[in-house]
Amino acid sequence: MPTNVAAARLALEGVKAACSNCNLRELCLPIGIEPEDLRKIDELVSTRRRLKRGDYLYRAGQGFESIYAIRSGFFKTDVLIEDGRDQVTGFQMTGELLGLDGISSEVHSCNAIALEDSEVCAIPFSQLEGLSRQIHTLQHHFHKVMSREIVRDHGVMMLLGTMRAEERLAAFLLNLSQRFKARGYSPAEFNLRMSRDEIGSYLGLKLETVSRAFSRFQEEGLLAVHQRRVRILNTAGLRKLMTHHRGS
Amino acid sequence: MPTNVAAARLALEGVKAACSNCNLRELCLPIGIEPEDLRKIDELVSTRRRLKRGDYLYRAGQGFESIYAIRSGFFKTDVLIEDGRDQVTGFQMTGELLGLDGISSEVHSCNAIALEDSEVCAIPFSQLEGLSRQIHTLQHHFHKVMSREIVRDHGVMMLLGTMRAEERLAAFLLNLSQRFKARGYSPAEFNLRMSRDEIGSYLGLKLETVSRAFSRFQEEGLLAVHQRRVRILNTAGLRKLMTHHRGS
DNA sequence: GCACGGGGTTGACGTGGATCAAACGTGGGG
DNA sequence: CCCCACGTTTGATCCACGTCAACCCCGTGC
Repeated sequence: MPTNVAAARLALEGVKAACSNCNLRELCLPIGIEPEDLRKIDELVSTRRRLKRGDYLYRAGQGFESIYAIRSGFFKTDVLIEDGRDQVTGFQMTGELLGLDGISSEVHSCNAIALEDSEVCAIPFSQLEGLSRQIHTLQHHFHKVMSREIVRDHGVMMLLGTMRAEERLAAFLLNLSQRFKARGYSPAEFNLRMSRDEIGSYLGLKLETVSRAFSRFQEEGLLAVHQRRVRILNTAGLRKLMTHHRGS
Repeated sequence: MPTNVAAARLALEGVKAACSNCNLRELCLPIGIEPEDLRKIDELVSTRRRLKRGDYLYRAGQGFESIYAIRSGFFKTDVLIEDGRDQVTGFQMTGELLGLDGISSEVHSCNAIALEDSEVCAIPFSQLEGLSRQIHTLQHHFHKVMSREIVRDHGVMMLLGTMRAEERLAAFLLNLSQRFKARGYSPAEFNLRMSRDEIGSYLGLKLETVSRAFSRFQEEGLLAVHQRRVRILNTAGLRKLMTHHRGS
């Protein structure tokens, strides 16, 4: 892209986000919205925010007033308890929403941290509620998004409660793969934005165990790993690992 | 209660649920609702359903059209995967909502099973969406309830991902205790509606491990257990167990 | 070039909880 | 009343993963 065009776009950012010509529309907005309604939504999503790798989008304990749609980049959310233990509760990528945890008590209950340079659209929540009273499809879409988060969490609970280490990692990689695919990237080759330690925290494992599982998958020809670069060689094999392993 | 009165009430049930004089109002509805709005809500929650112990309220795969408010009784929700493994994702008691998982895909993603004879109010979801477009406080309350479910799930993920067996059981018992207390029952003495096996499934443990943890708590004077009857003797001790145990 | 540091890998060993197995209430039915 | 079935307790053993520690790889700065 020529630099003058990039500069022109940069000047606009922070002023106008323009859902109407955002290429993520299908991911974070309902399809089939009337042009007129889309204009209203444009007004709703008025501010963007850029974050560098390592920046906090919000912290546990901070007051809640907006949810965020990820325009580009990669995030993790984590919760921590007094004694220092923490748990990564999710990884979020382009087109996904962050901040839903804050609605219940007007205060964020987890930290959201950028794992690479990222850009988000801030959506003031009270305005979202207002608009979703007018636009049925927006309301319903939002309810679906919240519900999907609940279902996703149940999947993670299943993973943490019943799966063994290699199954967990396989499930994790297949999930990532499928999400990359949905965004038009290769489902077979991608690089991880998170460390072994962060994967371990998410999966309820220690980083050494994660590392060993990676090595084992590589030995068995299921995938090729080099640092954070992953190339899936045998999707079916990974999938079989997930279900076929134990009787109990 | 005289039997003729009971019979009269029975006749009404299934026809009219009447939130306006339901003693759970503060739990499942926002406070401070206008009388006029309350009347509309009464119309919304028009059908009740009685379930016996062991009955399914809904099953994974069934079409979704209502959420349910528990009027009395006790439920569990669980998900299961092909190979036979399953995981209890939650226990729900009076005043709590069931069915939020179904919104995302119009199909229930888990089973909801009564652990004792129970009674629920069915709330047709499309009507709830319609009414929450009219009543701001109802809309906001509903969003809070969904968000609270997400936060709760994150807590369970934390539990499954980082806690050891005794911490998990302590956290579980303290959570139950606090919920009984919120409903006006004794926080110190109650009986469990679920088996050791179901507790284990929820906590990611085997029933033997749950049983041993109970025995250990009893040895240490933290509680008295007899079958499903639990009496908490040392709340502070249980709470300390939860955080103070490990460094990692 | 070399030293440094942080993430990642690998090995040896320890342990918490799973597994297997047996015995023990307790409550319901004949 | 006894018997049976099922949930629970308890013990003995096993094993997957955690822990501890050494080493490696690769990028960065001097």
